[in-house]
Amino acid sequence: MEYGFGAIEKKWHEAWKEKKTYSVGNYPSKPKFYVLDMFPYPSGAGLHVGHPLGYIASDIFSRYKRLKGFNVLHPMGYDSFGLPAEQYAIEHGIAPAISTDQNIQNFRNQLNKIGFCYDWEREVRTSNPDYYKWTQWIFLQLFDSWFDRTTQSAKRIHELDKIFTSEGNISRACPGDKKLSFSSSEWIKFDDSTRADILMKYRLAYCGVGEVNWCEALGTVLANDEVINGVSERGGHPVVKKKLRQWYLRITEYAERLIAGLETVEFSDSMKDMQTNWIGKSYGAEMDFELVTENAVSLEKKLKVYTTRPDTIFGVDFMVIAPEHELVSQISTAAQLKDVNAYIEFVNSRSERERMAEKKISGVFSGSYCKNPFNDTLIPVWISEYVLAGYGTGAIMAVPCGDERDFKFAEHFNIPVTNIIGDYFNGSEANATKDARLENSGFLNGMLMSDAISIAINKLEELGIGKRQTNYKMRDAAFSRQRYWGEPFPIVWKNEVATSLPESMLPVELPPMSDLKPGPDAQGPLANLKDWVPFDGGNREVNTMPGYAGSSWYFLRYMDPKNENEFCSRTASDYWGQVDIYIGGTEHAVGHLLYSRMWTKALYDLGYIGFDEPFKRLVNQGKIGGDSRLVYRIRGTKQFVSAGLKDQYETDEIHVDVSMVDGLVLNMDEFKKWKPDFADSTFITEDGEYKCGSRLEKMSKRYFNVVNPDDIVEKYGADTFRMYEMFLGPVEQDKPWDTKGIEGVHRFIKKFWRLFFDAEKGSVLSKEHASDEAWKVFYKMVKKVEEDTARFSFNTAVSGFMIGVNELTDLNCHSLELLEKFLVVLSPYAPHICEELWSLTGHEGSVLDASYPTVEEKYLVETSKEYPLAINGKTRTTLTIDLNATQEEVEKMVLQEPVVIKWLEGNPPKKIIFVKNKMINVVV
RNA sequence: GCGGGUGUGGUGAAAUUGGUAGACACGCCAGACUUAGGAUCUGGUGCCGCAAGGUAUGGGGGUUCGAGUCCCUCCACCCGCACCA
Repeated sequence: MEYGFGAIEKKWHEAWKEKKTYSVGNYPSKPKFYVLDMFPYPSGAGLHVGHPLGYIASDIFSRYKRLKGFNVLHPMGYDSFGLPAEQYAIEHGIAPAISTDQNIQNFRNQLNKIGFCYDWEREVRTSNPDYYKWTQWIFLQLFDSWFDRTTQSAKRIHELDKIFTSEGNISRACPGDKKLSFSSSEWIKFDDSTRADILMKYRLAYCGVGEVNWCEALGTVLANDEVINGVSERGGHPVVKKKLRQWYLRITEYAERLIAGLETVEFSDSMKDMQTNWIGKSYGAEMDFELVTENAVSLEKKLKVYTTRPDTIFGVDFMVIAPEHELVSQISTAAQLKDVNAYIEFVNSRSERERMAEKKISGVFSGSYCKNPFNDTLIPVWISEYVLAGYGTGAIMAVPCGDERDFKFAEHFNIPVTNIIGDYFNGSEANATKDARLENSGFLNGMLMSDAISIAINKLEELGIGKRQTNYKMRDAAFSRQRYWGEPFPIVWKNEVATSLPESMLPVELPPMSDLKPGPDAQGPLANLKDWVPFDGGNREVNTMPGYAGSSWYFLRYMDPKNENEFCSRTASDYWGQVDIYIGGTEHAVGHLLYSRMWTKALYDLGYIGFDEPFKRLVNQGKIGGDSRLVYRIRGTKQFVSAGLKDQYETDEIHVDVSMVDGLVLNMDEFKKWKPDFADSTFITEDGEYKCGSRLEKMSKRYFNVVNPDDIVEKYGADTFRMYEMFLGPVEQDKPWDTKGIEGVHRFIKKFWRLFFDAEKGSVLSKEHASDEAWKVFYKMVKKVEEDTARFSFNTAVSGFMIGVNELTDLNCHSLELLEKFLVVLSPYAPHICEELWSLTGHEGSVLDASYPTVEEKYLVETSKEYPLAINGKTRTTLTIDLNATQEEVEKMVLQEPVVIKWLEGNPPKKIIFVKNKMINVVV
């Protein structure tokens, strides 16, 4: 009986489907375990061998956990809304719903060939109305909520109404408008639309005005990465900033909890750092400076700055405000006005990209001054784009001796620099130290800077001119897109007031459209639907939600995917709880992962779920790179020269499809057939072979180095493919794909098969007990494999299996008793062959329902060990010694060793170090 | 610039707590069986050396009986962020 993987795998795919082997019930008495893959966007290109890496790892882990007695949830679905489908529709006239369905079908076929244990009955698709009904519903819960800073949690908006009625917003600073302040009597007198406007400034999902990249020529809004150097990526048309009504999520209110929550989850350090940096918390002070004329006459205005270094207050040599700052027009003096206006015009002419790309020092003096409250020095106020309007107060106090940018600015405009840090400042470079003792610093003189920070803030607060302030870099990201292929908002505008639709009207289905051209005034395509937009006495919101809407909560839907009454029942989410292991790439570090964490926290605050972090542990799989093949054409000819000889000619390199190359050897006939251009190619070979050059790069169609898993599965079978992907190296690590290496894993699988069946003799299984030696080999293997699987070290587990099979083969072990246990242990890695052998050895049901063998330690007990014997730390020989041997016995044996005698050269050893179970070292 | 990570044979890699560096594979070399081999099996394979031996985990230094592993320092590459006051 030969190992015919093709038939075996097909047979089991059907059997698993038919018997619902992977169907997962919600409430058995077993402990739960939730293993989740980041669901894919179903792109038209399909899968390459890099994609399934994480899926295979999670599949192995899921199967392992199931064998260990857990009820394992391991679902898969599709993040099926998104721009590519819409773009495809515009270019090819195929509706996004249709192309998306086709792509999903293709993905599903590819995934199924690899033999994953997904419970497909729980599949979700974010573009399916049954699903996005609940995306819309959760959006409405966020719309109906505000963030109570005193309790750090989301609350219902009607509670805010109650608070305003009784005390105004005195104790509830407005996150959307810091200056907003009203009393209870004012609140009561406000008309409905004013109240609605104010509440909007508190909502967790809110509508505001934001800038988008508007491209007149394309008639559409572009994403940031579609704009390059101020022009559109496609076509190179000019792009301008345009103010548009946009929806936002108030994620900034959750900044503190998003940071704190990181302490409770197992993410990699780099992942935690990326999120922490993105949130960008900083501690400092806000302080007010009085604005004055050059003659120190008060302008009766204050300039508010934010600084993390209030200890440097005596080193302030100038102020800088952002060009967008509201004071710009008020404090520019007549003499400076012309220069200021010219500068503002210059700034406005540049896109954000240009601004960031070329960091030229630019700025203009406003003509006004600030008074240093501690020594009455006059400080000139400058305007410069190196200060950002959106961060802090949009104004800074510049301390050139301690800040590099301030120093360069001072240097550029010849502003004198005050040194407050003595020798720490060398006059040609700023020094941001906190270790210096302050000089020229009034009441702070002689203090260590790090101590002075807090003392300075206390003084500011005491004088009432400043206060302690924490800031965050993170912004509320736009939650609306001027696009078609996304979730419609369940919002109707009535008299300029956003009104939510009742739950009974959900889902707001995306109306079918054949022509996806943008609507008027930079609106999305939905604005063109004259009979859809007017609704219930108002107009529907025509924006759609962004990609991260549906992906922010999908892990909850898998728990209860068919529920028509709730997004997920509380019983289901209480049972399944957090995702125990989440596997995916790092590219979602600050997008998807932050938003899904925020949604989870909001749903928790509102009482819909019982946990406030979605993912207990996150594993980031590495990328698999492509190994490209290159041929060298002699310039101006149709002759190609083999890699080893190419230096003798002037050549151009050309990428060739890796499928035409075996190792490095090109199949010249196939190459000629590849493209008409190459039909009459000739070759300069090395010993009759044309050798290609190689290069590691991204796996991409462009380089012809894409390897399709379907082809590998076809040639070697899914079990070999799964194990080879794991064997390649640690899951977290980036690594190149090399199809050649797969042979070793394939040989292993065939060798495993031969423990059971011989091609000619048929079954070679024996009913006899396995020898102690065989059991020892087996349990040693189980121990290693289990430990490795548990710590996600799949590559070493695979090598453990190889050693096991090699050694059992050497021992000529064909004991059924032992081998059926082996099947169970191997089945997470190679489910098809194990299922087949499980059935061929007379078992009913799936090998997945067997129980994982327990290691029988009695077979592993050793009585002696082969110790490395080192002289001066260098291993010279080995010595087999009884494990109970004492130091004296060992020393005696060691001194009789010829090698030791030789090295001692007749002298006594200085020392003999014997570490039980480890090694022996003789110091001479 | 800041933060994180990685450097080990021709290649992918292993070494979980400081204890035989290179397990397990690929490739390569030699051989067996075979009409054939992209099947299977056996042996060899870090580098230098006929050997004894020497030498070797990016470079340099340190701690230790002993360092790929710990400490200091320098270098290279990869990823993320980047005027965040």
